[in-house]
Amino acid sequence: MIFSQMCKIGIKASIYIASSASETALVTIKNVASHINESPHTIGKILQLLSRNHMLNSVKGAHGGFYMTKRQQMKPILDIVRIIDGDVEINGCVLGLQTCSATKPCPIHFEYLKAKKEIEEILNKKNIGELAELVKDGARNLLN
Amino acid sequence: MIFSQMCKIGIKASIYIASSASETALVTIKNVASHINESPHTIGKILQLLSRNHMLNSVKGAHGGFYMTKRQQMKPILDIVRIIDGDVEINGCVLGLQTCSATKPCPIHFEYLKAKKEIEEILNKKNIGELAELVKDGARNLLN
DNA sequence: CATGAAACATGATTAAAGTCATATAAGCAA
DNA sequence: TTGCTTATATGACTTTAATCATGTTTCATG
Repeated sequence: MIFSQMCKIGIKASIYIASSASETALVTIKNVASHINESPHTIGKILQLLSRNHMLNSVKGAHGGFYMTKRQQMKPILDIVRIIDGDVEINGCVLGLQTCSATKPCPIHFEYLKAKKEIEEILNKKNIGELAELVKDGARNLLN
Repeated sequence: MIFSQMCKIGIKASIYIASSASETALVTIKNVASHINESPHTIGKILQLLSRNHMLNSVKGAHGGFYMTKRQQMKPILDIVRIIDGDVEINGCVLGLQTCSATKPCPIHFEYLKAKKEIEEILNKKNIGELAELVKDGARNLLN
């Protein structure tokens, strides 16, 4: 519901990186993989995408890896969703109508709009660093 | 977002049937197809599924077709979603964790729970007949 | 400067969702 | 009863998303 598989992995990976890495202590793909229990290949592809979109930083070569700056950690979850699932997924009509709008609404246009705003607000309010802190404290869990 | 393609078509088809058919004036698959602009094949398969789950009724043979009783029209949209997309889709963890729960929550468990309740309430409050009325009045639109 | 560890890039494979096609069964009407 | 219309059932096909595999580039280290 809501997020694609890739997006779920992207969110989990980002939170883990925010919780465990810094500019002076990078984490590798393998490290991420073992901590969120997903395939390294898939994680690699997603982190690449997030890196290209400046959601996080990568360092190549020996002792390379990933990290997020404080500034990046202050970005909301919604940014990850936008990068991986795209804006259409978020702003499109819930019934898939091309022409759905306030003036030509689908049957659940207004009802859904309300719910969507709620979701967006939540995804926009919670930033990655915050959630990472909760994981560090053991108050939240990333592993199955 | 939220609904699968099949589910979107199921919702649109149900609303159309509720708006245009009755026990004495059935509508055919072709009729539904032209009014919601989707493939008859796909619609057939979905209506079959909804019929098996008593969401609506089918009549075979010449002059056959589909209709919904008043009682069926009073069912909420959420029932259609449950039948087509399944309960897991609705109640599963938003990050896909098997063990996610209040005592072992994922990073956005509580935030998402709030949003999900909002959505469920909306999908549960609006029944199909109501929405069909709006379509009949021209206040809502099913076609692209 | 050579080696190994790591991300990067591209493409292949697999799996799942969605769509389409064909054949069957049911029932109305002439 | 016969033929036509319509839903039903099953399976094939297509498309898209997800996962996996291979090779390349980068760079710290000895």
